[in-house]
Amino acid sequence: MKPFTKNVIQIIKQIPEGNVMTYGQIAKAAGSPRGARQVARILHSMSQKYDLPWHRVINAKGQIAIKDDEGFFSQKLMLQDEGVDVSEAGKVDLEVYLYWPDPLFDEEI
DNA sequence: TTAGTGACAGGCA
DNA sequence: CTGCCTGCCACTA
Repeated sequence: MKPFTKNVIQIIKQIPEGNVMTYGQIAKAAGSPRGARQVARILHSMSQKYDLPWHRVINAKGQIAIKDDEGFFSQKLMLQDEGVDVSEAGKVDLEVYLYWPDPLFDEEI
């Protein structure tokens, strides 16, 4: 397994309940700043085998980026079940629920 | 090998 | 805030 894939899996498993992360964030943290799409691919293919909280991963616009209606609804439902406020269109307030693993970010605000 | 595709991101209208 | 366009990179036909 590639180190990037391994890192992505590790990072996603660290997202606390009630929080979310964006694909770009994860890609950057995993060592590939331009690999957002690969993160999405990994989620799609590995989530079922590695028991990953894939529903806590959304796009940079704060919206559920799933095209399949069934998957879209599932993600929305699971997030709401964790206490995350999700709008009708599947939009999440990143200012409130975004999980930032780097502590330096807080000091720069 | 080239072309098309996608659970993305960032810039711009 | 939303929609469209371009850049990205791995995978598939």
